[in-house]
Amino acid sequence: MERKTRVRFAPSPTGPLHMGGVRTALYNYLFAKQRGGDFIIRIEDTDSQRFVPGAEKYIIEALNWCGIVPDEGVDASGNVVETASERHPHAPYRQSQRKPIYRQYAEQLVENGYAYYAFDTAEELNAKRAEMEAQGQTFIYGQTTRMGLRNSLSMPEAEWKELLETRNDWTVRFKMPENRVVEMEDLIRGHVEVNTSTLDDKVLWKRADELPTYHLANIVDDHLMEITEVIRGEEWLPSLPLHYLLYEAFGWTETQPRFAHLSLLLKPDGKGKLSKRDGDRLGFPVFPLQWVNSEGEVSRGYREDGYFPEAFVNLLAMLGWNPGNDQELFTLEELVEIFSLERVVKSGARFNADKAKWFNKEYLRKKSVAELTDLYIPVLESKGITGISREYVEKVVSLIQERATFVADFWDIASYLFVAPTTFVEKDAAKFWKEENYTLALQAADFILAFEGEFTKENLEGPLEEYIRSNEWPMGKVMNCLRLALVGASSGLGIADIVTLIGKEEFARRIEYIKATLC
RNA sequence: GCUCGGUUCGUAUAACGGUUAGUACUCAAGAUUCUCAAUCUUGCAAUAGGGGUUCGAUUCCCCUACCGAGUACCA
Repeated sequence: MERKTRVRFAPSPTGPLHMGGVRTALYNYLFAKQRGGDFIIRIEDTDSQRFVPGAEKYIIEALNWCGIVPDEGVDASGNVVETASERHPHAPYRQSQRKPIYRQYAEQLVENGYAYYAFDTAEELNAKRAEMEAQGQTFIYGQTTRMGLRNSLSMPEAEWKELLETRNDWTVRFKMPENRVVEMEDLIRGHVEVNTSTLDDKVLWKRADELPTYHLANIVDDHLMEITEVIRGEEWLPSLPLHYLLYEAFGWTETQPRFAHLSLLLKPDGKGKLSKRDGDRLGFPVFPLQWVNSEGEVSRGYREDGYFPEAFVNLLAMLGWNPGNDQELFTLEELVEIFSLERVVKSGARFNADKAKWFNKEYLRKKSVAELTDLYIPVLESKGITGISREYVEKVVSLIQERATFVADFWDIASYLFVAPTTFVEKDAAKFWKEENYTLALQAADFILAFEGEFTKENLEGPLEEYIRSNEWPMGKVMNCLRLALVGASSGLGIADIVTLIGKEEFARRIEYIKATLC
């Protein structure tokens, strides 16, 4: 039976989505779209303690920005669907709203002997854990200890049945089988096997809030939502045997999804996985969008830092996956075509901020002048530059496009095309603004001012250079004196380009200014 | 500690038993230009260590080291 490909991205709304999370969502999306399948978003909000307001909205907005749009889970306005409909037969997509579903499945497991009721309180278990730890050992609620704890396996039936009625803090735990080797196939890692003796009896359902834990909710929902492949982070690999066993216990092995575990994104230096702190410390975002937490603390985002979503998606795709050839630049559509889980790398990928910038630079170069101008004009306005013709800004953009990494760089690169310099870089002035140079440069300025043809680069450049050359003046020194007057530094565009853009009058003003300031 | 993953230039990765171990980013040098940037060329730089298997191992197996994850009534 060939099933339609259905994958899901199942974030927990406990904070902003990390770039590693976006990558997981992206790989899910690419996998689904390549096979003409569905990409579903499911919100795993079964932990009421850690719920963060706004996180869910953030996650959806972030994915949207990346062009990762779900087929299910979210409606056209970006809200998580709460009631089932023809288009969303599997709704609701928030686990907190699926609460009534889970209990029966937990009870079913108990009835069939795959799970049991446990009455130990969290405090009791924490105390045990601390006690064992003090002896340098680890406490496990499992096959070797369960009979010494308070549960429906160790207690007389009458007793635990009474507790079931009178108390409301019990849990349902999975009864991990003893000494069984679970054989698993991972789409990325291949064959993995684990002996169940090393595994514990995980809590599946909690009476206190009548909510399932991840493991139960995940298996039940993936089954109910007819998920065919689960592509998720490596942190879930140790739970995979439990999940296999749960499918088995429910009798769902026929339609059990295939699993793929993605390696983690590591911090650029040192040890461990990429964290928010690394971004702050090393100066790059770890979140797709800016995030402001409840304390008002701001975490920067790729969007706000000036990254194009296409560049962000591209760089994420290349972090842990490759096409097998030397191509590095891909659109989302191309990625959908060519992506494959077989080419996902097993080892963790260390994020590199330089490479990230390189991607953006490549995308900036591909943008049209018109589009970049649209983005640049607001920047200019924020600098107090208004009343400039769009045509002028477009000319500027076309001259500096390939010199920038971000649109925000445009100002630093070319502010002198909008405002005259008022200071001169000391080092550059000391190097070039010497009397034997600037007397010549001022004569060259006079030549430019006397130039009668139309002011264009083509008209001006040749004659100006010819003039300097015919006088046997040092080209570099003369030009850099002029540049100092026009830019305030000995770096920047060609003299003819600058003069053409700012015009004869402004050129004259800047020459007068530097004469008055430095001569 | 235990369990499960992982380990190729600084970083991302290619090479699915036979290559002078390739590419990109970074860095350096040169070319070019009126400067800077861009561009082009060149260069630096890697198979964690030790055992096997094999005519031959980056590639397969084992051990060690190191890294990561998990070990919650969190996901």
